[in-house]
Parts: sequence; structure tokens; C-alpha cells
Amino acid sequence: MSTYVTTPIYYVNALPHLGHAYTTIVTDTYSRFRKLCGDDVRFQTGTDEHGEKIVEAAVKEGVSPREYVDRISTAFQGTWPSLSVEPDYLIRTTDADHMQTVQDILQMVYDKGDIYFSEYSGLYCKGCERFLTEKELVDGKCPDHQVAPEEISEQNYFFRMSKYQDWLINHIKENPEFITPERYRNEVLSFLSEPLEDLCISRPTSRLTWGIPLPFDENFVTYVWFDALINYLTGLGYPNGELYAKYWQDAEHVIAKDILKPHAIYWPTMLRSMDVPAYKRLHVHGYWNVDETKMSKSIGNVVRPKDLVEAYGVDTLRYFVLREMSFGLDSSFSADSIIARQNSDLANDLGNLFSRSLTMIDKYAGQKVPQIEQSLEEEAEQELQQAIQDMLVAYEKHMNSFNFHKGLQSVWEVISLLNKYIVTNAPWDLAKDDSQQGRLNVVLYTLLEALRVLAIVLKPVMPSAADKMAAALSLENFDQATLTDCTWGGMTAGQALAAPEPLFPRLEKKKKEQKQQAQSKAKKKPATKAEQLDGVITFEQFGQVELRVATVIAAESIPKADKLLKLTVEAPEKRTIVAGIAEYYAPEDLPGRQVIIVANLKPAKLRGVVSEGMVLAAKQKLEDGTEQLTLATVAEKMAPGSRVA
RNA sequence: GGCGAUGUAGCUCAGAUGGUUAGAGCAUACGGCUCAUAUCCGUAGUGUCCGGGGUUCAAUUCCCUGCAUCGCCA
Repeated sequence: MSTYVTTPIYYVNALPHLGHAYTTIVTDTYSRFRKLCGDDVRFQTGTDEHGEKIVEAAVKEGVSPREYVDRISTAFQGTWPSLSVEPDYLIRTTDADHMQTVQDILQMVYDKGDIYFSEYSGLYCKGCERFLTEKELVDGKCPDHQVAPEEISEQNYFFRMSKYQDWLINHIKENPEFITPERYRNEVLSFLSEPLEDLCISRPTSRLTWGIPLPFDENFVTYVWFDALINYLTGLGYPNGELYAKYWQDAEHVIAKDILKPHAIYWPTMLRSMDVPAYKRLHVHGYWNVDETKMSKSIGNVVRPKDLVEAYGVDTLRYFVLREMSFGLDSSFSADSIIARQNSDLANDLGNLFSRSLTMIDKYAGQKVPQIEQSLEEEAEQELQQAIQDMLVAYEKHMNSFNFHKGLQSVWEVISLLNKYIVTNAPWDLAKDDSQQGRLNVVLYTLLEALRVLAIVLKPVMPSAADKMAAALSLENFDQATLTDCTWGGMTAGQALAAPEPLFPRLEKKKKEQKQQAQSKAKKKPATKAEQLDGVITFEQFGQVELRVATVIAAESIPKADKLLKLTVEAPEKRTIVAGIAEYYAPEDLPGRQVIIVANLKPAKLRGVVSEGMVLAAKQKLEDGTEQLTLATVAEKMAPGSRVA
């Protein structure tokens, strides 16, 4: 089986935002999913670079249209890797082969008699790049741009779209999946219940030169849709390329609802006129509202994909948008909701399951896949295996019909079952009883197998997290994995496993700080004197803090405290200091090291140990969302107790 | 103005071709466990299923109507 899946080509009059990111993540996820199903997949995205608005934007920046589109197009293409999006082909409407193909098609359709010349007069709005009807005007102005349209009379070329209306209605009725979800199919059918007008496909060069010239009349260039839609064919080398022969029959387009009409009506009729079979499916999604309002430049709440990746990590972002939005409907985006998903679904449910399972393998099975006796499998294991089978069926069905949120829901049901399975089978109890060794191995093996399946099904959604899981499970050829590898029993007994590593960190809700930041950014008001002083301390105040160099003599972990180490330091007197660095330093690594301590901190009791001061350390967040910590020290060896100032 | 969709727990949403105690996740409260990332497991909830009318033995579900929100069209 083959799959050809596309995003729209993005209009380069502005930088990429969350909406672009969503469409592209969805398409990438579907592409990866079809690969997981064993398909030969081609995934295409690109940029739409012609039209009046591009020229205007270029003029505004004082550069040529060519320079301008090169710059924005690069920005789009540079965004995809950071979203773990891996297209097979990036197309640009300014590519020479695309422009040639568009001209060839125009000539062919013209020769066939489906393009004719006609005069048209009406009220033209530059902002909309189209003619408006009287009824659309509000107080004589365009409602979107607040500008009075110009009365323009001009001659143009038209595509005989109306000729194919009846065919299109039948095609949609006979192919229930042609436009999904159903609400958009109904919308299109309702629109088609009225007579269709022919489509204006040209602009005179007197008004616009930044476009593809009509091959049969040099005084005109192609108007946006005839140019843009054809990219889906050009990218396959239509009409002769091998790719075209191989993939076109399986074409699926992913779009946002604002470009439904061109894709559901113009495009199939164009294809029909060209004698090219219609695409297989059109998938239409809704909008992201940001903090309950529409994303808009004027409100200043445009969300940049890059910022989101920096703040939350690419896997979390991908999981969030796919899990949160019911495909087809609008959804809301907010920092709180993405943090909530990260913490409850990813860190607590999946991440913790992964971590606790691997830790038990480490503790109770010597960090190796245990050998099991099939006869010791009980009902609990049977049920779990059945639940995973059921999940796989649901997963495949939902992912294939773009119901990603349902697909992920079914995966998380299994994650929840696994957490219950651990509690009810209590491996830590089995481990205390030698006669239960066999059962213990069965339970641990079952967990490993389940994690292996989870890594596979999560691969399309969270490629990097899945890779991490696979690495920890020592799965071989994971990049080639398919759904058939989900068959139970894939782990080899005796295989050594890597040390567990946290998959997803927990995030703090930073509601207040973020709001304050947003406000100060939005207002950009100059800081008042009082605010400037806020957070600033005087030299005297700093002098009150007594910093000293200290040498670590001994370090030991503290029972029941995962993050704390008990340090004995020389400063120069012997002191006990409790430091929250256990996640980053092993006790044996510390003796001999010099650290910087706050010597006059009020002693505090932590986990029953009195801490006389604190050690300084720097912390940073890494790209993958985990944190790194390193102890502060001095550049040269100093006598213990030396003052730091 | 025409057509259509939606309205269910604090939040996001499932759901029943009409039938007994209307569900899930999150959030909240309490209890338990210790393998785990202050994680996990269990228990507890609250609902005029948008308002009104109708059909029916029985309506949150079907019909009509009103209101609200949203979409498409003009």
C-alpha cells in the first residue's frame, strides 16, 4: 500500500504560528502512522509564494518579492525539524518545475475549452484580493479591512467550474470519506445545492506581475488557486513522474476549515477537467483559540511554534495538540491546559509507569529481560494481553480516521490498566518471597512487553519519547518497527536493558508569573523607579550573606528522600549540610570536591537531618525538557573556609 | 434573512434505535501502598442531561417551539 499525504502550501505573508504547526504535526503523525502500518509513504508540505499580498509585504520591507519569499519560506522550512516533522518533499510555487507544470495544465484545460475569456466588473477589495458583493459591505466598506473597495471593470479568464457541479455532487455522495469529518461534507453539499459560478483564474499584469503568466495570454498571470492547488501534482512530477504513477491514487489532503471550498470544490473540478482522478480523502480541522479568544495579530496572542517547543518540548506539544483537539472542531490552547496534560498524562501516567517498571527490572531482575515460564501466566496477564489487543484495534481505526484524540485515549486506557496491574500484583511483595520468583518474572516480563508495545504505538505521535523508550528497552531496529511487531512476546530473555531515564519532567504551573510577563510585554510601559528597585539589593544586604568555600569530606544518601544527600563538609569547621542534588550526583562522586556554601543560613531540619547551611548549584533546563544541575565551585583549589564575595 | 450543528458533573467531553442507580478524564476530599518523577491504587460525591409544550405506560433521548452559542450561505 502507498500513502500520499499533504499539508496545504502555506502563504508566506507571515511567519508560522500554532495553526500551521497543528496542520503539519497532524500530517506528519498520519504519515508516520501509515509507515507504521507498513505503507510506502510520501509526505509533502511547502509554501505558496505568489500574489499581491506578497508584493505588498516585500515593498514594505524594502526587498524584492524574490528575496522576501526566500526568507519566509526558509523560516517555514526551518520550523519543521524542531517539531519533529519530517516531510519527504518541500515544494515552493516559485519552483521552476512547478511554474512549468501550472502552465502546461492551463494550456491543456484552455485547449479543452474549459477556460474562457470574459468581462467582469465589480467592487474590488485589495486586502481580500477579490471582488465583493454589495451585500457584503458594511457602511460601504469591506468588513474585514475597513476600506472602501474600488469599482473595477476588467477582463479575465474563467474556469468552467459549473460544468462539473453535478459530477462533483455525485462523487461526494458516492464517496462518504471524500470529505471528513461529516460536518464539512454536509457544508459542501449544502453549498453545492445552489448553482456554482465559474472561477476567475487570472489577474491582468497591469495590476499584478508576481505570478505565473498564462501560457495563452501574456497580459495575464494566474490567480492564486490554480497556481496553488496544482502543487499537489507538481510535487509528484505530474504528468510523467514515477512518483505520480505510484502515489497520486492514494492522495490525502489535510487542511484547516478556512480553505475548505478551494479544496472541496475548485480542486476536484479542476482535476476532473484535467482527466486526473480525484484525491482520495480530504481531512478538515478546526481552529485553535488561544486563552479563549481567536488567535490574531492585532490582539497580540499569536503563538509561535518555536516558543512552545522551547517551553514544553516537542513531544509534549505534539501529544497535547493531538490529544486535546477533537479533529474537526475548534479547541482552546492555554499554558495551563498543556501543563495539565504534561503532568497528568505524560509525567504521572506514562512517564512514571515507564520509570517504575524499569526500576523494578533493575532491582528484581538484574536489569535484564527475565526468562519466564508460560505456565505461570494467570488470568491477570491474559486480560492485559487481551486489553492490549483491543487497544491496537481501536488505535488503528481511530488513527486512520484522524480521530487522534480517541486513538490516544485508547492507548492511555492501557497505561492506566498497567498501573493497576502493578499495584494488584505488587512485585515488591513477590520479590520478598523466593517461591514467587517465577511469578515475579512473569509480572516483570509482562510490563516490559507492554512498554514495548506502547513505544511502538506512540512513535507516530511522540517520535523522540518513543525512541527514548526503545533505547531503554534495548529494542533493535526500532526505526523500522511496524504494527505487526506489536505481537506479544517480542522481548528476548536475557537481553540487557539500559538504565532508566525520566521520560517527561513535571512542570510547575506558572500562571501568575506568566500573566505578569504577558502583561508587561503587552503594555511595554516604562518601569517606574519603584519597580526598578524591586528585586535589587544593596551592597550591605549582600554582605549579610556569608559565602565560603568548603571541601566535601563525606556524602551519603538519606533514606526515603529521593532528592536529598547528607554532606559532611570542612569549612573549615565540620558541618552537616543537606543538599537536594541526589538526582544529579552519586554520594561516592562527591568527597574531595570543593563547593560554595551559604555559611550563615539558619539551620533547618530536612528528613530528620539538621542542615547547617546550603550548597550552591546551577540548574538549567535542557531542550528535551529534563533538567541539568551542576555544583558551583571555585576555579582553583582554595583553603576550606575561604570567604567568597 | 435561509440552512445546519451544538447545549449533559466545577472544567473538557462520552452516551443511550425512548425503559430501573446517566458515564470518562481532569480538578476537589478522604483512605491505602512504597516499585516509581510528591508519583500510583481505591473510595466519595454533587447533575431540573438549556427553558417550555407535545406524543407515550415511560422522554435527557422522538416531535414542535423558545433561548443561547457556533458554522455555512445570502
